[in-house]
Amino acid sequence: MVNIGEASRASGVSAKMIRYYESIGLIADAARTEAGYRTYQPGDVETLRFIRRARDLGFSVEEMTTLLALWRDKSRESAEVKRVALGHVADIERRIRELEGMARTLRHLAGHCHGDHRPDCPILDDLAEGIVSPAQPPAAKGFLRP
Amino acid sequence: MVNIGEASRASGVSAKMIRYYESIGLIADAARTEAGYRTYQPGDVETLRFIRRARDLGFSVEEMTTLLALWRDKSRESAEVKRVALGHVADIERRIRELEGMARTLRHLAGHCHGDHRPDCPILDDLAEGIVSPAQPPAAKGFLRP
DNA sequence: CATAGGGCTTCCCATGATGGGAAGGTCAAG
DNA sequence: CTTGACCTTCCCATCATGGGAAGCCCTATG
Repeated sequence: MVNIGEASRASGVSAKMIRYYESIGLIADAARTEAGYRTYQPGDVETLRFIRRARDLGFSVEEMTTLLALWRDKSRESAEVKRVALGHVADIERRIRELEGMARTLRHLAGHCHGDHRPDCPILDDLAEGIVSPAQPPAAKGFLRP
Repeated sequence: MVNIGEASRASGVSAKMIRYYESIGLIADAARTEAGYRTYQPGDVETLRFIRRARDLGFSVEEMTTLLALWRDKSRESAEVKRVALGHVADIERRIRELEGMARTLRHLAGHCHGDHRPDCPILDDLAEGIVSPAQPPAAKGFLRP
């Protein structure tokens, strides 16, 4: 039976976000005191901690909705949970590959830039002309400009 | 002397974004015909292509502002360009590490999930209790919940 | 010349997840 | 009874991007 501030401290989810999650229906509307204050039971705080951990693992609100439903469904199939988790992993890996392509290209360009007082700079040359040397990873450009 | 649609096609930047970049001052206000249509010179299109490439490398609008200024400044020091580029690389690498921590944890959890018709699931168990096994990469959790 | 269609204009709204802050009600301790 | 901490709702901002409406403009075709 705690207020939103206490629930926030106990779960690591900000009060702002708790209200937001309620407003979009990720969590049920909290019970209220006569004065209109939201109150949370231990089980609610547990749910918030679940959300906090899922969020830290990069799950979207939509995915968290699915995970919460599975968590509550005692007759779930673990295969479904695994599917959601691995789908998210695939998503993360795709983003990592994107970022790695960018970093690779930039490191390559920076490696050819004197980095001194002179103005000549292959980094700007590439941005301007797109004549970036193919270098080892031709995948970088292909990935970014398909 | 082309319209915004032609400039968009030639640069790979959508007309919407060209107008947006103008509105926030990333690019100068385009010249207009008597009827109010924006017109673009070859040099303007070149600038848009520069922006397109910078964007594809993950630079923010703020960073693009800096890069465009350096590009135009013929007395720039390449060291500054390199500094901006490497700063961005560091940023990308930080994001990659974050994502890798998430992926590692999730792959670990999923590896221990039967993924069949039974409801038992270490993935949900971890989200609920945070008892995730430390596994090889204890960095994953420490990274996410500092 | 009139009309159709495609292109252009501005303006408003939405995204996702989060925070900031204002105006005002509530509660507990002094 | 006052003070300060806490709560409420509501609005706005972020960042880069797209959707769409209402209305003007231009050109090709009948």
